Amino acid sequence: MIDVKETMRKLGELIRFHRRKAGLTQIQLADLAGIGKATVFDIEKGKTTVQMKNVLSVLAALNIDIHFEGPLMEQYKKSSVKAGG
Amino acid sequence: MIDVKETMRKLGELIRFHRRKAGLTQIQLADLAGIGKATVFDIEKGKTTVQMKNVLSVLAALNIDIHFEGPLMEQYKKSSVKAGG
DNA sequence: AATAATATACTGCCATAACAGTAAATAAGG
DNA sequence: CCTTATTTACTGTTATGGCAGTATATTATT
Repeated sequence: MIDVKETMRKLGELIRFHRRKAGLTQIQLADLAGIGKATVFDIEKGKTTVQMKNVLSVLAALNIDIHFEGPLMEQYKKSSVKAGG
Repeated sequence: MIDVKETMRKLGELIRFHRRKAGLTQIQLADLAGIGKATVFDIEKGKTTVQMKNVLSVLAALNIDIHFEGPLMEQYKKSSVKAGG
């Protein structure tokens, strides 16, 4: 079960870890992702009110994939294929 | 590799699918998640500028889990355990 | 210790996300 | 078709996220 604050805290940790392993400063990552350095800092700090596009841009820059696991995924995948998604 | 717009479009689809299967209207889901109905609509529509907390609240309400897959996950998990997280 | 590099914190300004309320459009059911 | 429910769209207001710039704190290097 998702806890908003805990999820964002852990995501911040994960991003920081990957950024450092990639040898990037916050500013370099911000430039790579096309966002401001303060926003990178906020994300790493676990701020919950950051925008999806900024988080996803950072994840893309670090080659981190995101995915979702719902109780109806099998059913969804089938219907999604049928609908052409 | 993450594409921001495409990721949000698909997430919107996934959420809408789960909401309908759960027999909820957008208003009911909004109330459950503790956010406004317009925001639920925006999320389902794939808007990229919605806030993380709003998306996560909706996912929580629908019992959908989120997780991340980075190139350094194994290494990260070990260091994360060591650090106690 | 001194220097440099990086991270953290703070400040104003601006753009806009979130919201409630409402209205129009679409879908569902009788 | 008509009625009802739901979704989509729009409006005005308020709150705040994102940003550049800057300052301070922390960390690393010599």
